[in-house]
Amino acid sequence: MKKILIVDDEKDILEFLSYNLKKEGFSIYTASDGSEGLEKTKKIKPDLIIVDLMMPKMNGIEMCENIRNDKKLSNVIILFLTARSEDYTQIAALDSGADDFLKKPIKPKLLISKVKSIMRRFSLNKNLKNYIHKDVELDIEKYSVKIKGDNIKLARKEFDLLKLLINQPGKVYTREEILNDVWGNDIHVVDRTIDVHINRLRDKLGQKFIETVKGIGYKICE
Amino acid sequence: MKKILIVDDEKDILEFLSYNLKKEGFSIYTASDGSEGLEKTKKIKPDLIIVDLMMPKMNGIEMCENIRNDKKLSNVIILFLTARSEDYTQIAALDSGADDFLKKPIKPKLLISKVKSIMRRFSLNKNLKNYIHKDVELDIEKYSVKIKGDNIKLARKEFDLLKLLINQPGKVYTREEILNDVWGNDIHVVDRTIDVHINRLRDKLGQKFIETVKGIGYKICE
DNA sequence: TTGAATGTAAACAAATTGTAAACAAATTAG
DNA sequence: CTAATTTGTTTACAATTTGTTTACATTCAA
Repeated sequence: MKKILIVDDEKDILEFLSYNLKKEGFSIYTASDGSEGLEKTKKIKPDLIIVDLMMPKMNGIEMCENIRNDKKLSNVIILFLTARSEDYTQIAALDSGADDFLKKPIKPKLLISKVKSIMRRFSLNKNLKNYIHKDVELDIEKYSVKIKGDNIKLARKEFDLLKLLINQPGKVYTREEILNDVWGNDIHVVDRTIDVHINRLRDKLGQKFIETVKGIGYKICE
Repeated sequence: MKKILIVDDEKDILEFLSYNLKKEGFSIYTASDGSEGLEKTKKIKPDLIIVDLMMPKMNGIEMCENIRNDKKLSNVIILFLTARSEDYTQIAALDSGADDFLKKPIKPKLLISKVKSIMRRFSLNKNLKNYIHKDVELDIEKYSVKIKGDNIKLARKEFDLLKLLINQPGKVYTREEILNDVWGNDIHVVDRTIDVHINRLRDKLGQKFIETVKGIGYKICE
C-alpha cells in the first residue's frame, strides 16, 4: 500500500487531507513541522510527501533540501502546498523532476486526482528503489547488491530477505513476519529455513550486519 | 521522423490539425473514434497522440486507459483536446494518463509550440534511435547491429529482444516484461522461448554481454 | 548450570536455466 | 507458385543453482 506523509502546521488542513486520502486507500502519516517531517520521512519511507511551504521551525523548502541531500531518501516524490503563486519560483529552484505543487484552497477531487496521477506516472517511469545502509547498497531494479561498491551475488531468497530487513534497519523482524513477507501466506516452510538464509547472508555481507534478537527474530544493525 | 496520431470525430478539426502539423514536418495519422485510434496506435506506434475528449463509440478517456494498460504502448505521450475547462473533465483525463491539455478553440501557433515542447521534453529520455553499449551498437532505423564496428545479422525477434534489454543496461527484465514488450499482450508463447533467443543472442554477441539473474530474468551487463 | 534458541555444515530436493534438436511457420529465391 | 531457406517455437534432458530439511554444535539467558 502506498504511504503518504502530510506535513502541515495547520491542523485543519492535516485532517482535511488525511480524510480525503484515506478514503482512497492510502496509508496516511502526518507531521506538523519540517523537522518532524524529516524525522518521519526517514522512519516511514513514504512514497509521497505532501508539504506546506510556510511552516514554523524548519520550513518546507528546508525540509526538502534535507531530503534531497539524503541519498537514501532521494526517490521520494514531493508535492507542495502553496497559497501564493510566487512560491512557485522557490519550488522551481529545487532540482527534482518528480515534484509538483497544489494551490490552496485545495479541492478534494483535484487533490486526489493529482496524487493518483503522480503515483501512476512515477511507478510507470521508474520503480527505482534503492536502499543504502552502511556499506550495503541494494538496487531493486538491477537486482544487485553492492558492498563497499563491489557487486556481490545473492540468490533470490537471500535478496528478498535482505530487501525486507533493510527496509527499516534497527527494526526487529519476527520469524513470522519474515515468513509472511518473503515466503507468503500459503507457502509453508520450517522456520529454521530462515536461519539458514540469514547465515548465508552473513557469510556474504559480513557477520556484523545482521543481528540476532534471541527469542524474537533478526534485525539489521543501525 | 516523429509520428503523430490525431483522433477526432470532427473532420474539420482533423484536417486543421493535420495541415498545421504536417507543415512542421511531422508524420500525421488520423482516426475518427477511440477504437480506431487504439487500433492505429498499436499498428503505427506513434510518438504522440492527440485525442478529442468527446467522441462517439469509445471515447478519448477510455482509449487512453486502454493504452495505459498496454505495457507495450504505455510510453506514448497523450495530448487531450477539450472544449470544456471544468475540473471534472480534467480530473478524469489526468487519471487516465493524459500528459497535457489543449483547449478548444485551438490556435495554430499554440498547438505547434506545445507539440514541439512536448516532443522535446520526452525525446530526451525516449525515442533514441541508436543504442551503444560496450562493443555493441544498435541502429533502430537501419535494423542493424554492429559489434566492434562489424555488422552482424540478427533475426527480428533477436533484434527486438536486444533492443529492449539495451534500453537500460543493468536493469533486470523479467520474463513477463520481455513477453509483454517483445511479443505483446495477446500473443502467447512459452516463456522458455525467451531463453532460446537469449542463447542465440549470446552466440552472436558473446557470452558475457547478457547476464542471467536466476529466478528473475535477464539483463545486459553494465 | 541447564535448556531452549540459534549457528552451521551437509545432504537432499526442487527449481531454474543452457542447449541441442525437431518441428512449424514465415520469408525469400527461383 | 513451389522449393529452399531462414526464423520462430517447443520440447527434452543435462547441468547447475537454489531452497529446504536435518542433525549436531554452540551460545545465551534464566
